[in-house]
Amino acid sequence: MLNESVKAVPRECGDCPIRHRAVCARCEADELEHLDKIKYYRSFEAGQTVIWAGDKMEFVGSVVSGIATLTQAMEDGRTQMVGLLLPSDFVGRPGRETAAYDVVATTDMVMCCFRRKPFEEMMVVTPHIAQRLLEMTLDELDAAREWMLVLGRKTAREKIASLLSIIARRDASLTFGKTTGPMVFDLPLTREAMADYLGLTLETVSRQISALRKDGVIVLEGKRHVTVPDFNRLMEEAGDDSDGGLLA
Amino acid sequence: MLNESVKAVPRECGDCPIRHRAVCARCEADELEHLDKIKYYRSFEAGQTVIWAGDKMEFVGSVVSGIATLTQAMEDGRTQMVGLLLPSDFVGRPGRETAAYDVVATTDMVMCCFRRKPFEEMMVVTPHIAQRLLEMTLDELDAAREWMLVLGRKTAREKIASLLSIIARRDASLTFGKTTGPMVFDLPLTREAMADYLGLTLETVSRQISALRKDGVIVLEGKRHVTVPDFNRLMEEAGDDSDGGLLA
DNA sequence: GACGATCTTTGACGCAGATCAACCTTTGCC
DNA sequence: GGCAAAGGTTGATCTGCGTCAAAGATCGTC
Repeated sequence: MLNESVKAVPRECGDCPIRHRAVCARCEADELEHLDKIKYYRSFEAGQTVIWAGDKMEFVGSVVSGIATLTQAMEDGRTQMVGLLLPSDFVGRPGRETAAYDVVATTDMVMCCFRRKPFEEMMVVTPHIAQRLLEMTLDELDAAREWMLVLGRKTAREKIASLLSIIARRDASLTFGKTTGPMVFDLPLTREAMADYLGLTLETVSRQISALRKDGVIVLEGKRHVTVPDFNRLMEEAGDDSDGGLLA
Repeated sequence: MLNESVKAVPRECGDCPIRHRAVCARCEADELEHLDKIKYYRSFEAGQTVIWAGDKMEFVGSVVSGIATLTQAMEDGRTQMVGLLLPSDFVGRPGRETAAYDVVATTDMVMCCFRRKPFEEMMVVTPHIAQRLLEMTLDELDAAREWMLVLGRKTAREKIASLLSIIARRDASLTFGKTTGPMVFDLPLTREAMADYLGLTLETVSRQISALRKDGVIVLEGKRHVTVPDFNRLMEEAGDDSDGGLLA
């Protein structure tokens, strides 16, 4: 079962699950055809490192399925996750030679890759790609700034609640519609990875999850399967106002 | 002296101090001429709020001189600075109706503003602007991620050292050349604003600055004027490797 | 079915940084 | 010159989270 995920790779952009959300979202048929010529798929197993910080970037690309993390490290070993890459998210920076962060697949993952040079050349003559990439980058910047508030000012309990609400919300946007009733999802991260995301230790993560469970904010089956009976309650615990979000 | 800064507003793009680093950096003469028609200058006094989060964004623009901050707030009053805007930095997000963050001038400041709609229209037909904005946004994203490491994993002392090294480095890039000898600059932020940037309290900021002074890492004249006798030492205190930086 | 590896939980303890409080310095205003 | 406001420093105390440690749960392998 090692290569379970490797077999089910899409071949046609038409079938692609991220066709309308990835960097290619705005492309016309002819542009897509051009992209199709320089693209190739790569599969990664859970735990596998996609790119090491400082390595030469031979390609950029989109996450098609699965989840990856962007992590920054200090020399003494402390690490901070700085991005969580979900299906349709873009990996790599056009114009940059070397990777700035470690990219690690936390689940089995499939990427749609483009060799960097041809992609950069295509970007110059294809405004639809550059426009979409700008839009995605601005969204990522907003997410990063939201996360700075979490890291800088929230308590451990609020941090956990914030992460859960983000995962829940995103999961809901994939399993789309269905805003009613309890939300149910699986945590795609280990306690350690959550700690890494939140600037905490894994022990604190574990304790706070236990506390939220004890207080009925979440229901756990096993260690990863989460049910949120009342999403507004979770939002309150996260320190976010339950009425309207920050962004449109 | 209230309006000291208001008088010295540039009028011509040719004289503009940020001409080659702002969002207009790549524009040709004719594009610049077009931009010139929709631009206007605004001055702000130190302490003045430029935009409130949630307000309608009538304009976008570039910081010409002075410094502004981007701040995010929770309902209970906790705040986190999420951006420090220096000359040439861009304010606002094309395509977004309302401001996501508070923007406050921390020094007297001049902005080169464009009404949002005409600017957005111009962006569509002027790849040079969109390209430059993408580049700038990617840089900001990198800076935000760097800051996530600071917020999530560094100690109070390391946080202060990190902020000082960032300010010192930036100041050096303006007072350009001159990599030798001690670095000298003025802190553009109050202790409170530094605390806000670093996810600390102002008391902790004050104590750590005192400690760095006592240990000879920095020399203070008054409360704002800083001399860094040995920049590598400061980098070590920041937890960054003194040899090469992370980014090219 | 015993064993090791990986992930997780829980407890005991200590410390970095928050909180609360007092006081100093500088600046502008009457 | 006196006074208030804003910014800054320093001390005493408290506490949330990190650190260290032990042990439980799950899973794959021999």
